Amino acid sequence: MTALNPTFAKLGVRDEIVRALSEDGKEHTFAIQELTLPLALKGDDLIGQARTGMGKTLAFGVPLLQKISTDTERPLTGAPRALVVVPTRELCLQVSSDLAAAGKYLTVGDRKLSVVSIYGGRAYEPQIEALRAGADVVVGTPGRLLDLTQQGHLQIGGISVLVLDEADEMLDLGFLPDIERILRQIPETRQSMLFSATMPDPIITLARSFMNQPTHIRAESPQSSAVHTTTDQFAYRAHALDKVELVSRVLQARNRGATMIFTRTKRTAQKVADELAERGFKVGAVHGDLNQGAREKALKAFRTGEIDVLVATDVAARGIDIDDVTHVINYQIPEDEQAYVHRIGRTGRAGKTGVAITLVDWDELARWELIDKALGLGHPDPAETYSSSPHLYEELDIPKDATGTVGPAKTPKTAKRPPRDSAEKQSRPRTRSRRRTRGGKPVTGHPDTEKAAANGKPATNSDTDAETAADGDKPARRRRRRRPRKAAAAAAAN
DNA sequence: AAAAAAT
Repeated sequence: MTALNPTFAKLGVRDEIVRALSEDGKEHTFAIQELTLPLALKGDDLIGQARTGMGKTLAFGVPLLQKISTDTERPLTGAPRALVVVPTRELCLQVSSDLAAAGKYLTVGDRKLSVVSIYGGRAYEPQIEALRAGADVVVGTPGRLLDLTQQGHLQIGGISVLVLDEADEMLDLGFLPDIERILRQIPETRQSMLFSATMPDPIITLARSFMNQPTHIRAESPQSSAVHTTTDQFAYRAHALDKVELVSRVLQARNRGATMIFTRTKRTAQKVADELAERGFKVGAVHGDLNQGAREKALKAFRTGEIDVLVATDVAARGIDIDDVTHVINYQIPEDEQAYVHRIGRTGRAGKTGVAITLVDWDELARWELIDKALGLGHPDPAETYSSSPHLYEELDIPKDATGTVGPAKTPKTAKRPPRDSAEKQSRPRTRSRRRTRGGKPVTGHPDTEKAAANGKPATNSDTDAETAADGDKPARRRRRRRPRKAAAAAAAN
C-alpha cells in the first residue's frame, strides 16, 4: 500500500531531510504526505485529513521544514518561523521530537535547526533558555505559548507557517479563545495548515473564516470510514462492577501486545490502574490529576515496553503514536464519535492490525447508540457479556485458564482491601449472539476463519522485548487521592 | 458534564 507511493526524494524533498527520514526507515510517502507536499510548498493554506496513524505529522512537518530551510528571501535567524499548536503536553513532546528527527541534518549558519517545545507543567527556565538560544520551529500547547508570549520570551510576530494539529480539537470551545488570541499575534500573511483525522463540517466552516482559500485534502474518499479496516471492533454490554474483572481477563488474550484503556474521568482512570496493578499487571496511568513528571514517566515506560498496559483519560486519545499497541479498551464509552475514532486510532496504525473493545454499561447505552449510528458500526445494542463468558474467551483469543490475576498479586500500600471478586458471584455463563464489525461493516464470516485471518499477521512486540528485560517489572508509581470514607465507597461502586 | 490547557 504505502510501497506504491512515491518516495520523499522523488517528490523533491531536500537531501538532508530525505537522509534523516531514511534512517528512521521512512522512504516512501503516505497518501496524505504525497498530496500535501506540492501544495504546502507552494504556500497554499490547507486542511488535511487522513485516518489515524497514517502520517499526518510528517505531512505538515516535511513541507514545513523544507520551506523554512530553503527560503532564500527569509533565511532563518533563530526567531521562530513556524509554530505548531497541539492540544496536549505529551503530543507536544512527540511532535517536536518527530520534527527534530526529520530536521536533524538541517543547519542554520553553524548551528543545527532548532525545534523547541513549549508546554505547561514544567519549569519555565529551560524553555525560556531554549527560546533565547534560537528557535526556528516552536511546538506548543496554547496556555504556555500565550504565557511566554505575554512575558516577552516568545516572539511570534515573525511566524510564516502556522499548524494546528488535531485541528478540530484546537477549534473546539475549550481551546478556541486561546487559539484566537494566538492568531491575533501572527501575521495575516502566514500560511495556515490544519490537520486531523476528524473534521466536522461546522469546524471546517469556522476554519475557513481565518484561513486563506484553503484546499481541503482528504487522503481517503469522504465516504470511507474514519476507522481502519485493519482494526477489529467489538462492543459488549458490561456491568460497572464487573469491568475490572472483565478487563483483566481480556488482558490475557494470546494476541495481545501493548494495550491502552480509556476512561471518561481522571478518578476512574486512577482507580482502574490501581486495581490492575493489584492484580499483577504491569500498568501505568496518564491523566490530568497526575503531575507532569508522572505523566511523562508513565508514557515513556509504556513506549519502551517496561509496562504494557496504560490507563488514560482522553488526554492520551489523540495523536499519541506507539508502535505495538494491539488492543484499545474503552472502559467507559467516549464522549462522541470523534473521541471514539481517535481513541481506537491508537491501534491499527500504519497498516498494522488492531483490536478495539468497547464496554458499554447500562447507563451508557443511549450515548453508545448515538456513536454507533454516527459511525455506522452496526452494533447499537451489544449483547451482555460477563467476564467468565466462554464465548468472550473464544472471540478475543483468551486462554481457557485465564483468571483475573496474573503473577504474584501486588499489594501496594494504597491497597485497603483485597481485590473484589465479583465475577464468580455475578456471572451466568450464557452466550448470546453478538456482532462484530471490521472497518465499519458487519462481518458475517465464520468466527474461526475470522480469527485465523486476524492472527495470520500476529501483532507482536518482540523487537522491543529485549531492551525492556533489564528493568524488571516495577510498576509506575501512582498515587491515590485521599477521600473521606463515604466518598471512597461511592467511588468504588461507580 | 468531562477533559484538556498557565500558575
